[in-house]
Amino acid sequence: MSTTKRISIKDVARRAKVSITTVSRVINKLPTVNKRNVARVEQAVAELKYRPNVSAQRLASGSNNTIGLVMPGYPGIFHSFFAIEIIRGVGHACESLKLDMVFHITDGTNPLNTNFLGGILFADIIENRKQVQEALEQHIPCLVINNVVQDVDVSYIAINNIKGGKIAADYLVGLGHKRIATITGNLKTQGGFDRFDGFMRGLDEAKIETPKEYVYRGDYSRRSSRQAAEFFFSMKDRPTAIFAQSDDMALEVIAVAFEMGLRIPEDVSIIGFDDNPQALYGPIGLTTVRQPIFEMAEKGVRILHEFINGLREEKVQIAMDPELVVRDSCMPPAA
Amino acid sequence: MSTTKRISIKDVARRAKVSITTVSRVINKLPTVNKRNVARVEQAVAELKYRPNVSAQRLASGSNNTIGLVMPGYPGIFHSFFAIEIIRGVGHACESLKLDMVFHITDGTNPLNTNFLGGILFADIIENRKQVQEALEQHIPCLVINNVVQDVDVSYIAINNIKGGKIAADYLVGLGHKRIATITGNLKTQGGFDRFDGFMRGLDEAKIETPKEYVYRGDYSRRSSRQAAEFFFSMKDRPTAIFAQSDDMALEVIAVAFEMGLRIPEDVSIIGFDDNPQALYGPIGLTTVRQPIFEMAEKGVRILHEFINGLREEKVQIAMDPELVVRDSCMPPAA
DNA sequence: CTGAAAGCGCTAACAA
DNA sequence: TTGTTAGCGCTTTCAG
Repeated sequence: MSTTKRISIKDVARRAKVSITTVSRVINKLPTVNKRNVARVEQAVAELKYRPNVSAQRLASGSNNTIGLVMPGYPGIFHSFFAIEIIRGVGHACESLKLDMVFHITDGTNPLNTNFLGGILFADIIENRKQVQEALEQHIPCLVINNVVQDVDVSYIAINNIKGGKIAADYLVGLGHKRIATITGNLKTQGGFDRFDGFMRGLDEAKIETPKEYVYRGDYSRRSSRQAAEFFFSMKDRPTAIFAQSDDMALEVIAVAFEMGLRIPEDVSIIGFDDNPQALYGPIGLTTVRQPIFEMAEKGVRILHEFINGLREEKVQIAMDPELVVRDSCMPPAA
Repeated sequence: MSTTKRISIKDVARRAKVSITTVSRVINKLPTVNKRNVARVEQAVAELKYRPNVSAQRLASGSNNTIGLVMPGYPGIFHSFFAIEIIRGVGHACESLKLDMVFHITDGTNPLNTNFLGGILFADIIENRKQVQEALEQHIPCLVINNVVQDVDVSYIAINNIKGGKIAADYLVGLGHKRIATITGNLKTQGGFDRFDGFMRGLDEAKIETPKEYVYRGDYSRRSSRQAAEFFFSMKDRPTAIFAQSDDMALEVIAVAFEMGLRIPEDVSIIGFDDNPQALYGPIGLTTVRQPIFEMAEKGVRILHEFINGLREEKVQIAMDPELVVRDSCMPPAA
């Protein structure tokens, strides 16, 4: 319903005294145009401030170099290191592949308006399996990031969070800790659940018992972490080590520890998860488990790009490994 | 270049045994269709899993209910309360107005590919004035959010940050503080600069002198705030009150204070800016200056929507007022 | 209430 | 190297 008429390819053709085809060629940088005409067209474009109508281009060419990045809209998503790294990674890859990216935050309830996209990257799927299904039914190339998908036949690239959780457990156990607590992330997310699962598996293997009170169900928020920390630190049998399933939560644990007069790592060891650079500037270097989110996102775009251009056919299933980053927030328990 | 052929309106028409016009009518919910046909078409759509091609719709109708939200891509944008509130507000308004939203993060260097948008919302403009100019030249309705724009003839809706800064200064002065320090936000942003400006104005009016060391140039990051706090707290003439120009930074100041054994507000008063709910769950209720970002974003969408639909013509210039929120982090200075 | 037909602005054969 | 022409999938007159 916008009123003003926009400049079209015809106007440019008229002004440059060439056919619209030639204008189209210049716009698409096809080599088969005489230099003089290129110059004339470019000048006309500049004078008229012409921009091609993307809808028409898409309709005519059938092709589409715009990819959608859809993210679950759970509260706090924008506070999460995860989201930022995904966006950075996707953005970076799109830039180098000359893809346009459209960002979509969803709670999974509305159908996605995605048929103007060449491909879709789902960054984690929580409540939105239906949307993936739909996209697949539309024959739009899809790739799920950060999620091992079993029930839908779609390609994915994920982090091995089970291994990540186990790394944390093994490290703490190796240091000699017996009273080990954890603050989980959102257990509805696969990452959160797997981290927890791997962690408990590690403790089990080491025959370490974990009373229920040592497991606090957080949700990645600082708030939940604070509550957990206050709870742990006021127990009679205070844990000697805590695995916070995100660095951000670990930072909050450290803050609470300071507030309550506890020393880190002397009184309690803390290990995080992410390798969030924010943790570099706290009062103490945070030992953590690094997960290659940026790399995963980048790789995801490249694979999707191959799907879109038919350079790759077969489904892809990739799991990337996290790794331990030792800094200063852990030590063996006090005798 | 995607290969598989998608279902088109023709397929639906054939299956429902009606004309494509009728299918189009059903899709667009025009009332002039016989019930039986509506049912047949809807069934065909469901069976074929048909989705209209948005590009074709746009091309044919000329209309466009997609708006772009463009945000500056400065580092840390996704850690900022500002960004989240903007997205929430815009998202909320889009939902109720049935607009699609496309999210674009930019550093201002690349021209925006925006001609498939019905209108554009610029959330703050930092390095990207050119993009606004361009959009205007394309006759795309535009609205700038969070920025008082003087040099470009465009509508805007902003927060009166000067007043906001002054509110903070006045409050601290009113409490009796003389040694008042501040940690600025990013001074390259108008908000950051104005906050600082208003604050200094408030101190000037009260004839309070502020040595250079009392002004720390931060950038909204926790890191910069930590450095500032450590600096302030180790001065011989430690300030008795600090204005941190975002709640997030204020929280970091409080964390550092605890680490260094200082009490809040007994030893030092802290006032923030934003009214970030995150600040509700710290060790102490944060006194702050609230700015109605969510409301601003929502209102912005509504105005843009009116522009797009020709319901409003004249340029708009709105400044919204911040307000003081008193909680527990400030008190008069120790005698 | 319905359908035929004319585009929307552009790309992609096909000729020239 | 260029232009002509036929659509891409849909909306929108305009008759019926």
